[in-house]
Amino acid sequence: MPELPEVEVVRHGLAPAVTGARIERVIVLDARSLKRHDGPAEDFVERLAGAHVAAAVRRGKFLWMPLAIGSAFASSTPESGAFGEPVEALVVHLGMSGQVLLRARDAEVAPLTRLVFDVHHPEHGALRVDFVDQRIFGSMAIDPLQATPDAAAGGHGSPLPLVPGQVAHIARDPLDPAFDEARFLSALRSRRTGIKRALLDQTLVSGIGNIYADESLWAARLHYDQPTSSISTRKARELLSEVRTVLRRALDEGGTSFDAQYVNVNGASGYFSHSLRAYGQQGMPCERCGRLIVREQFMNRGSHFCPGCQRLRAA
DNA sequence: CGTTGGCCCTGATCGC
DNA sequence: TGCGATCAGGGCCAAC
Repeated sequence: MPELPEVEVVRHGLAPAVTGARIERVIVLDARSLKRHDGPAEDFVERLAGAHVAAAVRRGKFLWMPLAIGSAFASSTPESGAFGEPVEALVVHLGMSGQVLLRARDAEVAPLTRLVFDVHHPEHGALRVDFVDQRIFGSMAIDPLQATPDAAAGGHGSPLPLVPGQVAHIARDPLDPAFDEARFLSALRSRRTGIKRALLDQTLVSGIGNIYADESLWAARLHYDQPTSSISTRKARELLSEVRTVLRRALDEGGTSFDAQYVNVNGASGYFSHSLRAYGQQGMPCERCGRLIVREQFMNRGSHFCPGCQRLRAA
């Protein structure tokens, strides 16, 4: 369930703790959390040991840490110039229940922890990064970096025009300065599917999951199954604007600091439920028209909407 | 090639 | 008290 805002909170909290840090040791408690990794757990562990993290970058719901190369000198940091351009990255996807927790080195390992990273930061000292994931839909991998087709930054958190191969097919998210709005609107129109399915298609626009899809559609007064081809460009622009508003509001409410991330036991979890107007609100009156919010099964997930102001319109 | 349905995965919760 | 059923859904891939 972590979507763009939750993943960004993780990235933002993680970045100051891991940028410039050296990975001293990796412990794989459950190899199923490496299902994205092309190789055995031993390969994952050996390639990370001694590596330096150059940044924490995010595109949509994907997070990655480019690995600096050329650590010939112990005093070198990725900023010192002794490092070359990264060629691979540690890729993270939280899936449904993944959390990345920053801990003290000697802190107790929480239940459901799948991966443990001992890191050493030049300023913050010895730290531990734990990957906790109940449902194991999330996973990590070491993946080669490749150039972005548009030469813009691969994601939020680094100016480098690089993106992991696993993330290359993921569209830029609506908060990315390089998000191509005209291309999105054009692609949306040519789709032959419902609007919610399109919003959830990460190859069209990334970062939106079930919760913020429902919230954005409510804000734009659109039914989840409204055919994309029947939506005017003007209406699609309005929807995109609502998507951005919803994501930004969640970001504002979930924004956290290094210290907060450090002690926050819930890590990436924690939805900003007090601001939800559709998701999980079934049976509650719509804030706009008072009709009761309905929940329907759609795409093997719940869709929450107002039957009064989110009506399916004739194409 | 665009679209769609199915599957993965497990702890918490609920009903009998 | 115990236990089976149910639920949550992002990403990927086979199939159409």
